[in-house]
Amino acid sequence: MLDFVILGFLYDSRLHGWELRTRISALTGHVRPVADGTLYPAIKRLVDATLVLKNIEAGSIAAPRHMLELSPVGESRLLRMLREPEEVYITDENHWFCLLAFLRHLEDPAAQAAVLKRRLKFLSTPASFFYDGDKPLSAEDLDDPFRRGVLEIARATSRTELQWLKKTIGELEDKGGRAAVRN
Amino acid sequence: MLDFVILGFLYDSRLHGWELRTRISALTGHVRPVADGTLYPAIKRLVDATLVLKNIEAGSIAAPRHMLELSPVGESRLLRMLREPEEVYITDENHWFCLLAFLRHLEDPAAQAAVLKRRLKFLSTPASFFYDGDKPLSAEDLDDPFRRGVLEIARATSRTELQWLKKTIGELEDKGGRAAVRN
DNA sequence: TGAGCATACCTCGGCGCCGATGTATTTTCC
DNA sequence: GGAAAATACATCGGCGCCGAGGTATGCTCA
Repeated sequence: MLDFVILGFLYDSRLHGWELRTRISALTGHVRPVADGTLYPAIKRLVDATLVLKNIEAGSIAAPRHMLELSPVGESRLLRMLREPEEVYITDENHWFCLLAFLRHLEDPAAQAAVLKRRLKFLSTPASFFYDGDKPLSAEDLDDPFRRGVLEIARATSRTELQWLKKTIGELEDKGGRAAVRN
Repeated sequence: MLDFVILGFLYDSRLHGWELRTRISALTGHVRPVADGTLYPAIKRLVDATLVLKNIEAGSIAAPRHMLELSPVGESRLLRMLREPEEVYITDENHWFCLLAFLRHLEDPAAQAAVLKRRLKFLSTPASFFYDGDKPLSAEDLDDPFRRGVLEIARATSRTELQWLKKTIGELEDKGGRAAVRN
């Protein structure tokens, strides 16, 4: 996921590692902080893979800064990851939020809508956290107040998100439709 | 997290690895499936650390099953992890839901309430996913519909969970109070 | 009877994450 | 003028995760 987020931020603007660290911390850091020892090797991998270009500039505040920039290869990689995200980006909320944070970089409204539809489909398939054999248990079936909480919270989130998904997919399809008419 | 979940399920009943796998898949599998190559080494580590006891029984359906059982050491480890969970169990929703799934094993309502209060405090400190410099951006500040979605959904979840937390903490404190009066 | 499937367990290599540690520069403040 | 803090980058060892592959058992059904 780190790779994806780095590419996402670099799509917007050239950044040095430290600034990248700040932005990633803002996006995912309250959940799980990013360690230096994770970020710099990740950058190095991306540079070695020529997805990211690096050139050194004099530091304005402290040590010389290594400015990072998305290469054309990196750009197309990012766009592919946005257009055809791996399953975990659809199912895991942390991944999903990162995906949403950069989905605007996909210019085509239809492609954006397609991604939202995958999430919609995932959220629509009934699933519980707890089962009695094969039977999914709902909040009412449980004595445990904490497990009931899990289900209540998950259900509320799911409801909100489904609403948002349907609304936004609608808007995107309107936009796509109008664009098609214009052509 | 896997270690924690294994201990949690074994607190309830003796299980063999396969059954454990089924339950873990139900709890966290729709988000991120558990691979065999992750589960069995994890069990092995726990057995080596004498947190879990293993003894082989004839398989009722297929191959001989390795029945797993929580040792007294494993039990106290689990209870400590519940009573004083690491920060990531408070901040990351996936971890937090796992914690909630087993929080009932902590018998003391005051200790349960203390854990919920940590989550309450975390959710109460304002945080955004996106910043303009130091200023956290709210949904209204954003043009990007997807980023706005992230904030809307996160906010709705947060609201629901805060309500549930307050309600449940109240109930636990009532219970604790009545128990204290009885003594 | 034997092919195929579900059950059940295990190992290994590759790779990524993380904490600890190190280095260097510049700003701040006493 | 010097200590401390913030900025900025990097490496390394340990360890956990994961996919791929392997072994074995027992049930089902043709």
